[in-house]
Amino acid sequence: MRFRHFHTTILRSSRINAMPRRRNTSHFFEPPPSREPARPKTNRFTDSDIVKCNVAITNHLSNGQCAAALRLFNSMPRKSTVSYNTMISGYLSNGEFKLAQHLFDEMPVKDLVTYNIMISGNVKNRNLRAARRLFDEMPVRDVVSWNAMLSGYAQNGYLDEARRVFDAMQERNEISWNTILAAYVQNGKIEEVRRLFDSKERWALVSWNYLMGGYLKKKRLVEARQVFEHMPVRDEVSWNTMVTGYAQNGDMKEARKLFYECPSRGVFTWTEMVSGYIQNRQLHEARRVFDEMPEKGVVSWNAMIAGYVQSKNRVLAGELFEAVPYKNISSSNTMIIGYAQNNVIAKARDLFDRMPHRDCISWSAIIAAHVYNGDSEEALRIFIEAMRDGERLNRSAFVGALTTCADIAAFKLGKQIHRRVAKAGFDFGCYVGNALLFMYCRCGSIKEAYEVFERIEDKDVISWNTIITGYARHGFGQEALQHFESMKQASIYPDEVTMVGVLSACSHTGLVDKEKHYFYSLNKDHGIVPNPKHYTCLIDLLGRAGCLDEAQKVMKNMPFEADGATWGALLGASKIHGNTELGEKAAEMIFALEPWNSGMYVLLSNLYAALGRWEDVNKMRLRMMDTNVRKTLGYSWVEVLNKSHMFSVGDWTYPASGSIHAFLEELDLQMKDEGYVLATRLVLHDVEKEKKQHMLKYHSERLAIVYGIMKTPSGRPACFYKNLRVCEDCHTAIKLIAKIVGRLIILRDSNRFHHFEGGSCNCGDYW
DNA sequence: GTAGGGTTAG
Repeated sequence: MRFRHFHTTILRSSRINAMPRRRNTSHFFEPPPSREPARPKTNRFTDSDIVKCNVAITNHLSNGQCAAALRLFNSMPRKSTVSYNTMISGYLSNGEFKLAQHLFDEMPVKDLVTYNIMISGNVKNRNLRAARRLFDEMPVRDVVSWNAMLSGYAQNGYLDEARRVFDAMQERNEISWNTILAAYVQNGKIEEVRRLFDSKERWALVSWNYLMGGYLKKKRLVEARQVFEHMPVRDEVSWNTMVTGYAQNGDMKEARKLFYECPSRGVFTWTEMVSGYIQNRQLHEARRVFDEMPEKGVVSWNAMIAGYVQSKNRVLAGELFEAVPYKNISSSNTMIIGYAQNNVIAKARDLFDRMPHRDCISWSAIIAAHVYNGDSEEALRIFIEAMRDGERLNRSAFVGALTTCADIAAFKLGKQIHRRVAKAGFDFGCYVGNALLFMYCRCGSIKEAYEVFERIEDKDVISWNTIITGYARHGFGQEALQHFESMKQASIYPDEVTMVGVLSACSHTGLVDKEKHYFYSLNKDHGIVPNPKHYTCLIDLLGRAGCLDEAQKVMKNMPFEADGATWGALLGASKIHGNTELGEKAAEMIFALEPWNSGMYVLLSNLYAALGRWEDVNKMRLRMMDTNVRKTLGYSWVEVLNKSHMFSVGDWTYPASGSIHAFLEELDLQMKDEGYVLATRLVLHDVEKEKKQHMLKYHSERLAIVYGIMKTPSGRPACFYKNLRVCEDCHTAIKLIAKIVGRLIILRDSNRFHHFEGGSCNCGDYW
């Protein structure tokens, strides 16, 4: 109210314009709304009026109302440097970097604070070079400038550069010391923190908290406790950090003791106790503390809900969710994850759709929910829509989308997401990096996988495992083993998964002795007890090498029952060496153990086909039809089907008998049954099913989509595509289908399919 | 009552 009154005073007054009024020439600036009259010149716009305006501008900016702030700013007949500084700083905190930069460039007189604001703005934008340029060009620097630069280097991991800045500072205050301490703590250099700490007498409370936190980060509880005991004063952060430290390291007893000693238990500390019990899987205790809490914040509610969600207790989670007096985005997000984990995707979706506001976690949660439920198409559809609508997406959303691409081998889409990821600056960490790596490995692009691997700055055991397994899978045994050696040199300890990759690399390269050595020293060298997968690798190796007897002996002596994969290794070996008897035995075992395992039908029919036993191939086909296997994966079905009719498919050639029509009839049946068949080289699509049209957008270069196969009036088979623009890659795939069906007529610009347009393929650039 | 630099965890 006061402000409005003051505003009218400006409007009424006229004259004085000590500082030349800035004309609103830039396209960055919004024009003032027309209902406000042009501002007359004022005669009494005092310094105190400027301050009042500045305060009002600050208020607007802190409410995120940049336009209102700018209107007021432009209406000021006279502005001080502080007015500019306020505007710039407000723009920066609202993420309007360009506008801030523009105002900075236009500013008539820049002072020390102006530069400091811009330096910190650039630092927050991770533009260290620009920050440094400003720092170097500013005429005078104070301790704030130095601190801003210091924190820039420190927070972005340039520890050495940060230290150089710190050493060069003539004047240091508490913040300078704390910034450098924080840098060392965050990078786990606790010894350096200790050295710095010992170099000075008196320390601020915050610094003590840093030191303690540093020890806790390294799980050095005893030293952390010593720091805690020696602290001259403690605040809530100190207490809470120590309590959390115990809780996170599983010592709830000590956490609880300290918690009740704590002089003032704030909501934060209470919540930490709740999450502590949850992390240690003591849900009842957590609930007890939760019920005891004098006042509960929304975070406490969410923590408790998350606890029930984690323990898959959907009912209690749901009850609590309904009871929350004040829900926020995070409450709903937690529940979405809960529903997803309990396979009630519809509820998750319903909640998501009803949310008034969504944040990046909501998006990643709903994407993950669909991924988790195996609905890759929907997951990707949501991701792409969010992307197109300019939603802010976090790393998890990208990881979810990339994982889905890996699942369905959507290479091109994966590549596009990679570009987006790089643009968002997410591609260096191992979290997103591993997902990219996995996607490229799964899509068979080992070269790109390696490039991604090289770029990951903090490679963890998963990064190494993925690249090693990737190499092994694609027949680069030597490369896999080389990376295994580099991994050990990088002091990353191999785990069970690593060793599966290493063993299978040996099998695929035929390094019999090496693999035996690795297998029998698993425990001695790496402390790993061989699991069924390791045994399967060994059996696979022996089988490939032709030692079928030895392979069977190993299998007999395994400490566990053979599973489908183990028998599968034997079946594969039987196929290579043409041992039908053993192959059939293995296949029977697999059919008994895993009737859904469609790959085994392919292996066995391959075996029969290699021996020219076409009748048996056909039997396989019929057997597959009897079970519901063929519904699980079109790929295997088409493989067996092709063989049973003796066609050429892709790289494989079988004696052609010309039974194209029989093939087509079965294909028709299949399509009626399932709507569509997805195969590595072949995708058939039922036109009726509109919702499956999304597939159109996601197929990779290895897949082609055809909207159905029909018989033309002349009785010849034809493929047609509707609304589908086709690139070279897809065309190649379609030609492949032509090979299968014998003859292909593509009805393009016919009356019925007049939607077809030339141009780029739908599988290409999608956004 | 106007602008700039540093803590816990999520």
